[in-house]
Amino acid sequence: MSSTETGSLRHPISIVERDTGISKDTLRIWERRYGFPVPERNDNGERLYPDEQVARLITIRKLLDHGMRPNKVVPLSDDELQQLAENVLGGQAARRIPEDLRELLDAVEACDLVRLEELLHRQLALKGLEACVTRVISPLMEWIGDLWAADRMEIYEEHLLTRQIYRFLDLVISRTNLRQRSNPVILATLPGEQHGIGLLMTEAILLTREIPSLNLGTQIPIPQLALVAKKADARAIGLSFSASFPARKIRPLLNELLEATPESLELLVGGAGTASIKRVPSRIRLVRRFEDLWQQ
Amino acid sequence: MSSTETGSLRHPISIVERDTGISKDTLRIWERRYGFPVPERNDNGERLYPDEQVARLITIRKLLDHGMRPNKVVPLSDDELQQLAENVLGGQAARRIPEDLRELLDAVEACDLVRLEELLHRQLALKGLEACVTRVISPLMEWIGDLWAADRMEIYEEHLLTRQIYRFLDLVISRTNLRQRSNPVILATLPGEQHGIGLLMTEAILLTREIPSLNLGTQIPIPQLALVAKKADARAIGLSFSASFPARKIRPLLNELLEATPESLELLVGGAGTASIKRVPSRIRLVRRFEDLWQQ
DNA sequence: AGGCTTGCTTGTCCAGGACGTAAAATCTGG
DNA sequence: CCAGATTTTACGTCCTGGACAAGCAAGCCT
Repeated sequence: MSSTETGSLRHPISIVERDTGISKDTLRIWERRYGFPVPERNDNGERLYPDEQVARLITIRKLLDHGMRPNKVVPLSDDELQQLAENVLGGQAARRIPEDLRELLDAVEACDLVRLEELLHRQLALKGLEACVTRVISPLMEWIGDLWAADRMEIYEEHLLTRQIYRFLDLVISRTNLRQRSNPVILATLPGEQHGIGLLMTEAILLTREIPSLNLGTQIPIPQLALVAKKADARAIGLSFSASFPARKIRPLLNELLEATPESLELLVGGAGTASIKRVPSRIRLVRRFEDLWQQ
Repeated sequence: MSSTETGSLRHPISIVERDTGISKDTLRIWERRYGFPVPERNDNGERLYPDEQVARLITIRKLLDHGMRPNKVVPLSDDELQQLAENVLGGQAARRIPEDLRELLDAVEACDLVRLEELLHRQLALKGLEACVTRVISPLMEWIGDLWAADRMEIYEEHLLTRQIYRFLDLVISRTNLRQRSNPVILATLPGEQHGIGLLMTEAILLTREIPSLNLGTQIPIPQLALVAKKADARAIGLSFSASFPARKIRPLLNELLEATPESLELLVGGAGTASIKRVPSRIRLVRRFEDLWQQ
């Protein structure tokens, strides 16, 4: 990491696109407009981004996910950006957390998977499934996201923790299987959205309401979704968008889905990525909190 | 689907890229070189691909995944392509399958998740974990892939079945937890590879050998992998590539990882995507069958 | 304050040229 | 006739620089 070797420290644009989630087109146009990033070039004139610029791009990406605008962020100096990132991103993870989650958070910060599992099972026994999801798992996921945004957690730790929570929920759900399987709520994420934990939380909540659901998982093509909704005679389709999903792309995706499904079918849309959405057509219901998932 | 409405049947290039996995650059250059696809244009000169062309592109993509070359496939007439697809893709799923998997395959074809779970548990009891993975789950996954390629299964069905198998393995693994946690094999897929089932199968096999493993899941950035390998004092890193992963991208990724990790660390590389790989450097071991994962 | 218009911001798209890598085809020696 | 080395072709990715539509902010009016 602190090596001064010149060989492995520069990356072609496709790698940077992959690692930052910022498209090649966007990288090139930021360079033109804001003067950052300014990569080196190889003999063939192709861009080679140094590690530091990639790290900066990742920070920028996190700030954009928190609602900042590119022209306020991309042209900043290193110091200014660092400052801003600490204010915006560091502040989130510092907000107050109920005392009864103390132990869980410690397990999360220490990335102790075995202990995490134990504590989750205890919380389930204490609070029941609904409160366990709304008061424990949901805040926990937010907390993990904040820790990652504030650079206080490695990505792989986030993966491990998320997987453990996922496994826990999956187990609980498969244990509590409903008899009835008709008229389910179809749960899925749309193409581009990789995070399925919101679906699993929703599945759990629906279970407590004795509403059957069918969780298709992540990245389901829209025509497939329409097909399943028809075949299973779905009562609704539930979608989840995480904070890192580009907000601007949500609307067109929803429109695509509205066109592909019958008028009578309602869309339930939730997740951190939907926070900035204001008005929606009547067929779409924004689910701001899991508690709102009470009927129909 | 059979609507003659003109509104919803044409898609911009970004959607086609997403739904076919073929990049914008490639779509444009195929148009230039092979005369397909030839999308319509909107008022602004932007490409609009009709549904039929998207469907053709998906077929082409499947053929490319089976080793065909673009210039033999892209310029074909509709009839010729259809013919070829039936020969190449349909033939796969027709090959002979052991009689004791008959019931399982029926459950798969009927997409009966509950029955699938039952049968998997029975197979586990009959054959033990290792044979259950190598003789049941692994062929089953191949079978599912073939059915999908031959258009005899919808994507959502593939998702549901895979998830059920995933859940089964996850459960078995978490039940059979090893005491020892030191010097694990780190398991992960690299960025771009979304299929983690191979990792889970490997995890199960390693469990039978009493080799501890740490499954990080899918799409782990290479520096993160290097970091974990160091922190956990890994004995090796295990990677999995599915058939749909672009073969040409595997080599550079592996080189990136070789450079990021110490000389002494071996890389175990497996999965259907590695079938076409011939020679590899000595630090890399190709794992063609799970049985080969016996030591070190 | 709420709703409208106006202007700027931002990402995506286009054309068409160029090049490096990897596969296929050809050549060469046993 | 086969194995290995070499040339040729195929293929995807990258480049520049221009354009435009949709979204957002700010100011204006009621």
